[in-house]
Amino acid sequence: MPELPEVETIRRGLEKYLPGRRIAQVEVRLPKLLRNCDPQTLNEDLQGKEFLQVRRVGKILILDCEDWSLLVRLGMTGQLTFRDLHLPDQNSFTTHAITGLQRAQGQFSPDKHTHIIIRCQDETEVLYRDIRQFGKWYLYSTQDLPQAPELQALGPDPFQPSYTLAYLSAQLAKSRRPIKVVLMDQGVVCGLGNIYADEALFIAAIAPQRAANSLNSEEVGRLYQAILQVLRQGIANRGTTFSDYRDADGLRGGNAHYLQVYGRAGQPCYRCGAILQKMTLGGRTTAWCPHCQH
DNA sequence: CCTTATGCCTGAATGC
DNA sequence: TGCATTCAGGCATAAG
Repeated sequence: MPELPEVETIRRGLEKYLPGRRIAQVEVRLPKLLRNCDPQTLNEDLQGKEFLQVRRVGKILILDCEDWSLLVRLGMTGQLTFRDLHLPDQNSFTTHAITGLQRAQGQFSPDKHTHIIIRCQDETEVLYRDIRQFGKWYLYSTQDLPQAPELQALGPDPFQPSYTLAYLSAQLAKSRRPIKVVLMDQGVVCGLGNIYADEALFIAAIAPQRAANSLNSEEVGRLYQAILQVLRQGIANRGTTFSDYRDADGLRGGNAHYLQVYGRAGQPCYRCGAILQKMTLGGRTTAWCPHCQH
């Protein structure tokens, strides 16, 4: 489940490779992933265009090209990897053991889950692989991009100046919803998903079911900082891989080892030893420590 | 305003 | 290397 740290790690990887490369062809094998255009239009509009830069807002990736931008939501299992066809194909052996090992080490080859291929003119390509097909792609002209509904709907990204303590405090004061649910609302703050919301609440020592407007200013202050802390740590560790997440080079992230509560219900709290509990909030499994979080 | 349910999907894990 | 069920969840949408 790529959240902000995972998407940022992919962004940094693609930023190494894409700027300056020119698109030769875009092959879309699963047209339903394109939410505002069809495969033919996409290919015609992007053919011959150069990649300019790769940006990120919350969990959304933006591939800026000449005249156009591709807006990509990775959903649950989306993977964007870069591949240089001049290098030996590390997946040329196809036994399961070898495939699994080499996937863990690097490049993908297209398989039945590879739904979009952006081929560049210099024999390199970007592969989009998405097992559960929850991802969504949008094409916008450079002019229309800032008004894209997918961007307009987002609250501040925690690494943008508009994410301030005053803003978060005001947003939380407006809602009686559980704080965990509010943190995952992309219209309040964008980039947090199930993993980092649980982690931030643990760091801030706040119980996830608390009404957002019940937090006092001290708690909001802790939460404001905890959000930045868990996201920075996630980025520093190149994202959290449980199963599907990979970076632009096909590599796993290293942050799973550092998680305090996510996925640990039933196990002892690292801080106090109490058994971590599980509950459902906003339809999502939530893990928390009833002794440390109040 | 709010919450809950549903659909979209596949693969891993579980139960028999 | 069986077969059916459950679970995982980001997000849009509908219903209560």
